[in-house]
Amino acid sequence: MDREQVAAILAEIGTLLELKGENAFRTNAYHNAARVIANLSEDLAQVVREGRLADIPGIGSTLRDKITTLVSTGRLPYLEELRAEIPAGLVQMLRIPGLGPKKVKALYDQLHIDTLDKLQQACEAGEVARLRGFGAKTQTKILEGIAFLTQIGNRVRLDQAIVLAHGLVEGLRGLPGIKRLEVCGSIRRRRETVKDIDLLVSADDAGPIMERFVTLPGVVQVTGRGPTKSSVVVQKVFSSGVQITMNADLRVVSDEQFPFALHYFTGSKEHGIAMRLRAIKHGLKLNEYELAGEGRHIACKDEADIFHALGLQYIPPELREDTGEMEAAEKGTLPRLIRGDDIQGVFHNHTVYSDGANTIEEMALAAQALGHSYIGIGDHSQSLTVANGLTPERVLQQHKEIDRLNKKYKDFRIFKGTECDILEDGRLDYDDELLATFDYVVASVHSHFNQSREEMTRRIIRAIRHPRVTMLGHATGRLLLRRDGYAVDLDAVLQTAAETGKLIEINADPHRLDLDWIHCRRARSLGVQLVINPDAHSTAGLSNYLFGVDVARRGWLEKQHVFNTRSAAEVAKFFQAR
DNA sequence: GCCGTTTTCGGCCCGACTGTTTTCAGTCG
Repeated sequence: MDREQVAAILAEIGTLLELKGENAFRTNAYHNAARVIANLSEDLAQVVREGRLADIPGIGSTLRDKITTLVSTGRLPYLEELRAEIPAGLVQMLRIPGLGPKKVKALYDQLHIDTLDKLQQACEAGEVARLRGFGAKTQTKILEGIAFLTQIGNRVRLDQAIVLAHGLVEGLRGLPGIKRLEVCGSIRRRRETVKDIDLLVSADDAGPIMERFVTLPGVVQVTGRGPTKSSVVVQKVFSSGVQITMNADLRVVSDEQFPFALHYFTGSKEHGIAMRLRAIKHGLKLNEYELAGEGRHIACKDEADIFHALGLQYIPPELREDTGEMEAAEKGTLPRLIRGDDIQGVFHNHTVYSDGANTIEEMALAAQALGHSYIGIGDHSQSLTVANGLTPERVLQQHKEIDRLNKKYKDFRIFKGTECDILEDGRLDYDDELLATFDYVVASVHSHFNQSREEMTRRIIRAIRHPRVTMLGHATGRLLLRRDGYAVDLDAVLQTAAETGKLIEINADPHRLDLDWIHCRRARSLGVQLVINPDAHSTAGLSNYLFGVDVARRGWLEKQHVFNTRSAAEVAKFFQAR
């Protein structure tokens, strides 16, 4: 049983215990442990083997034993007892906005409600409103919540959330009285998926800003309205026809409070808790309005001042997950994170030769417009017929065109690449002779996703070990919120990459973002070089490389950890040496 | 359930908003 599975089970235990009415600190210990395990940047099985579990902060002797049982046997009797005791429908009911463990337990204990269907019937019959602590409004909100459940409260891809957030920002910007305006929350931390939109404004008078906010275009429901905080539901239909529905919160504070509120609402929650604990150790109190102690009030003009006042380096939002950033900031050893303008060019891009929308020349010109000094073309290989993969003859034709364009554009370099399929058994889709004609080879899995973990791992490692392979494309094949990655021992893949000096791609397509940030940190610690590729299928898609930079930053990567921060000459030299 | 240069017991981050109350519990982030 791997890291994610163990984390999911610990979180499930925490939730089941909440529904039992357990002590909140005990349930929180499980949720905290789930997070710690999910964010572990080393191999869980190895930590268990070496008896180091209890060294991890948040894991004590009880959780050590339970995790050890899970990892070694794949089962946990304690969980099975809890599942037998708590109906699964109660967990579903928790997803309704406004319903927490206490209310769900009350519904179960008093009305024997243990499914969403029964809950809906009881609301419609007016039984829920008669319970102590409930009322007519709560009953109505529950019915609305059930109706909205399929659309609201689900996570949304970062690129889509950004569009909705910017719509709200544009609607507010320019209102008189707004001093500072910022998108906070997981969008600011650049998580790959986002649950809701958090906006923060500083102004002397919140009234008119709140009024505008709840009537902005796209707002379909107002779910909260107070003097400093309002909540709405926003909806947008994308040109693809996809309709996205999200919650959005706006907080309005004074300009003096803005830095504290910005830090607070950027989160993560766990990072915020760690910061408040640190403030307490300094004899201070930190909340969303101030950093203060007895008789003193520490003025901060921006977030950096807050960190410095607590003896810390400035921690960029992407690192605020309580996964070691506090300790590093105290020691002054935070990474100098890679930036978007460090990227000099990208590989793994498609053209009209396979399934792209633009020509090689159009892609090259678009890359130049982004300030890049080179581009790599990596169209699909022959067996991927659905994507118009290139036959050997068409490869040679494409190479001639690239040679011609390289003569035409003197200060820009086009590299000849391929996104070559990794076949079922780990062989490559072109013979060695043809592979030798490319400057570089991206090897990717596009078929037989259902292989066993062992087969898939063996298959990918065999491909990485092929001398002509330069980098591994989209390491797990996941599609965010749609398809899990295939089963593969990523740690073994990363170790092979480290051993053979091969590159691992951070696929910057916002549908994929694969490798994820946790494995980026793992790759970094193993000394593996990463490469950020947009997997562009059009000129517009090229700029997606910035989403990959976000992942790299969340993965603590610096410029030197990412291959395509190198110049065209350095890249050419690397390719020739392989 | 975790944790400890005050503690092996008794703490454990903090505030806004809602709905139900008549002073507050529950939920949320």
